[in-house]
Amino acid sequence: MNPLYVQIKKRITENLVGGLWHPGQSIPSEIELAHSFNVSQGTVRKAIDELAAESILIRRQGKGTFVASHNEENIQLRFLRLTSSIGNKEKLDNRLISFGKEKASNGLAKTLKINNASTIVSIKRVLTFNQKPLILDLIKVPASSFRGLTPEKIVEKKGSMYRMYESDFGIQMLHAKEKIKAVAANSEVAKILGVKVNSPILSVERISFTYDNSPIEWRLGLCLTENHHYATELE
Amino acid sequence: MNPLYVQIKKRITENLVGGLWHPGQSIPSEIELAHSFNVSQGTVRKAIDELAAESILIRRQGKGTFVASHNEENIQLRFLRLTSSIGNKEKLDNRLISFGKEKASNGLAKTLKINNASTIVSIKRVLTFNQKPLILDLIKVPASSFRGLTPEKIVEKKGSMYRMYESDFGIQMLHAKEKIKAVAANSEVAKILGVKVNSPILSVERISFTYDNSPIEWRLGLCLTENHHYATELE
DNA sequence: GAGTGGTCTAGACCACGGC
DNA sequence: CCGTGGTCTAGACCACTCA
Repeated sequence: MNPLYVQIKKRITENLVGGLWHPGQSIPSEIELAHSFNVSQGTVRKAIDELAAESILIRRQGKGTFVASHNEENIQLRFLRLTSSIGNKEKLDNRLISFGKEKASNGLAKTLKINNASTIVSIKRVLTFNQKPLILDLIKVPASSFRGLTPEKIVEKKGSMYRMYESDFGIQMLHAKEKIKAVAANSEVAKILGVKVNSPILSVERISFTYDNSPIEWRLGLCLTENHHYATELE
Repeated sequence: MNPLYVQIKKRITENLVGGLWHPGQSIPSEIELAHSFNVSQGTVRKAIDELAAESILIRRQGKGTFVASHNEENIQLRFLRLTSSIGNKEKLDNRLISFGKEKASNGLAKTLKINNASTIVSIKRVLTFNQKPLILDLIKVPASSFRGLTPEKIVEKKGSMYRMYESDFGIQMLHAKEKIKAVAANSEVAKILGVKVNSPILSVERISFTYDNSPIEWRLGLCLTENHHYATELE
C-alpha cells in the first residue's frame, strides 16, 4: 500500500484532471482538505508540498493554494529557455507559416501514444524578437484532442500555444523533455530564418506532457543562437 | 530571524564545508543531530529534506544519511547531459591536449570571482566515446584553489574532473549553470574533432559552483551531436 | 533486535494578506 | 480581525538494513 500522502496526492490530482478545480483558481484550504479526506493537516501538507515542487500547485502564504496556469500575469512562456545573451528585454511576435492536417508517422504515433496513422494537426510558425526571426517551430498535436483548433486561435494568443491549449481546450502542459542538437540550416530553414544555408542552428526537440505523463505535443524548435542562448541549470 | 530549520541547514552545511563530514560517509542520525542542535527531530528532518533535494545529502532508509560524492560506484559524470541518440552503452576516454597556466581575463576573473589577472590553470582535452572524438573541453580553474594540479592527475582519473577535485583537493561541485549555443567549427576545432570546418557544433558553456554558490570552474564544451544529444527536462 | 530513515498525528504558535 | 499557509514540537508506529 502506498503512503497516505501519496494517495491524497493522487486524489488531488484526480480533482485537477476532472476539472473540479481550474487553473488560476484556489483549491480548498489545507484544513478543509484534511477534513474531507479524513487525514491530518500534516498529511495534506506533504501531498501539496510535492505538487508544489512539481509546479502543479502554487502556494501563497496568507492567500491559499492555487492551480498553476500558463495564463499567469507575470510568467508567460514558462517553457521558453532561450534568452538574450546581451540581456535586453525584447518584444515577442508570432507569424504562422502553415497549418494543416496529416497522418501521423509510426514514430510520431509512438511518441504521442496514439494509433498509427491517426490524424494530427501540423503547425509551422516563426517567433520573432524585435522584428527579427529567431525560432522556427514545427508543432504536431493529435487532432482528436484539439478539435476546433484553427489558425485564427494561434494568431490570437500571440505565441503562447500552452495558454491556448489551457483556455480553449482544457489541456495543461505540466512538464517536457527536450533533446538538443546543433544542426546545419537547410535551404528552407535558412530562408525563413534569414541566414545562410549551412549556418549552425540549435535544434530543440520537445515532447510535452500533461497529467499522468500523457504526451500531448511534439515540437521541433530551430533557434538562432548568435545573440541568444539556451539556459539551464544542473544539480 | 530565519526559520529554525534554515539555521539547522546552515549549520549542517558549515560542517560539510569545514570538512567535519566527508563525501561518501554518513552523518549522525536525525535523532543525534536533533539532540546536539537542541531541536526536534522534525526540524532536523526538514533541513535534511532540503539538502537532499539539492543532492548535497543522500538519504538511505535503514542505513543513514550520506554526504553526496562524485566517487559513487554507480553514478559517474553526474553533470554530463550528453547521451547517445541510438542508446548503446559506450566507453569513455580522455585525451589531454594541453595544460598550462595563464592570467585570467577580466571577464573570467569576474565570473570566477577572483582578482583581475590572477593565475588560472587552463586545460584542453578531448573526450572520446568508442575511440571517436566527441567533446572538446576547455577548462579554466583558479590556480590558487588547485595548487599541485598536474597533467598526470587529470589522466589518472580518466575523465571525471570532479572526482579529482573532490578526492585530491577537497572541493565539491554541487551545481552548475549552462548556456548552450550552436556554433560553426573553426579550423582548430574541426581538426581535433575530426569534422569539416564550419560543421555545426553544440557549444556548452558551464560555470560550476561549490558550497555557498562560490564559482570554482569555467568550462566550454564543444560537442558533436550527429549521433548524440543534450537531454534535459522542463518543469 | 537494534538502529536508521519514513509516515502520520494533534496541537500550538507565527507570518502574511485582505477585509 | 480572521483565515491562509509556514514552522515547530512530541510522540507513535512502520519499513528497511544489517549483524
